[in-house]
Amino acid sequence: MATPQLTKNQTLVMDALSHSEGPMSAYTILDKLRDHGFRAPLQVYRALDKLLEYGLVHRLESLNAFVACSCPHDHEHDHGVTAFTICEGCGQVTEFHDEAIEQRLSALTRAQSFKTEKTTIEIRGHCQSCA
Amino acid sequence: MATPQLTKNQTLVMDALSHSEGPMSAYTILDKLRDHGFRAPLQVYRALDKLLEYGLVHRLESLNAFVACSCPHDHEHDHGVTAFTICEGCGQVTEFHDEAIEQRLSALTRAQSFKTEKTTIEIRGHCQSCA
DNA sequence: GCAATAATGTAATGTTATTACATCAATTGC
DNA sequence: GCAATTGATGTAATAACATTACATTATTGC
Repeated sequence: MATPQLTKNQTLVMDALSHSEGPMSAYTILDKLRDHGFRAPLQVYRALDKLLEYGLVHRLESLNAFVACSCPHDHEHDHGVTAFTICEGCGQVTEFHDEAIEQRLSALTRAQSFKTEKTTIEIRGHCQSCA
Repeated sequence: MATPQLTKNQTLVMDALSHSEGPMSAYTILDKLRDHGFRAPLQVYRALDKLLEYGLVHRLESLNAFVACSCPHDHEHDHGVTAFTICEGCGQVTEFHDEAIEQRLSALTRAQSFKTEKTTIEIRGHCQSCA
């Protein structure tokens, strides 16, 4: 998916997430953007939907929150499975990719003829500093 | 964790989940148990907390829903990482465990000195019948 | 029995996400 | 140009999921 030019709202949400230390909930984003004219949750959710579609943002299911993708390269191509470690102490989220896990999951789903559309891997715990 | 005798509410929630085809949200469980005297969400959430703690129930983060553990054996010991395939078509959830993935994740987290407390692996897609 | 602990009941509230509907802007086809 | 379509936006209301606070009842250990 080639990323099209972002709209005004999408840019605002993307910037908010990019400049944030950690993940943000949709409502936290909303609050950050009130000064920029945001009034309702839907403005955030609509922007997030697109950003997720473009692969610029990830949703953390276990937090009901969102983070900017940390991949440095462009988002023209799919990165396969994305996994996260999430520190309960400081909230730090680290994104990583692993070919071995990807292949193993692929083999397991193929064995049950399951057609994968989206894979969620989230590891909650404590980072080195917070252990 | 040795599973203690379940209380009345825990038993009701456990039975509701065990007899269900697929995952249920806390509020769906609440509705099912109104006839048995349940009036408020907290009654469900409290029971679920214990059942999760005992390992009798799993929470599906990407659905905000709960399923009975499908492991046949007793729950005296930890089963390590639990993963799920979740069919978007029929709602069927299949639980599985894989030593290889577990070890790979363990190696990756160890490399960043991350102390894992809970691992979520959920694969959304379509099962063979619904593909 | 009595104190301590665990479980329960109830109400209120907080948080996350969606539906419905109206308006506005950009693009396309003619 | 201009109607028609499409995509983005604005706003309100509501639905869905989860927790806090506080009172009461049941169970357990002594």
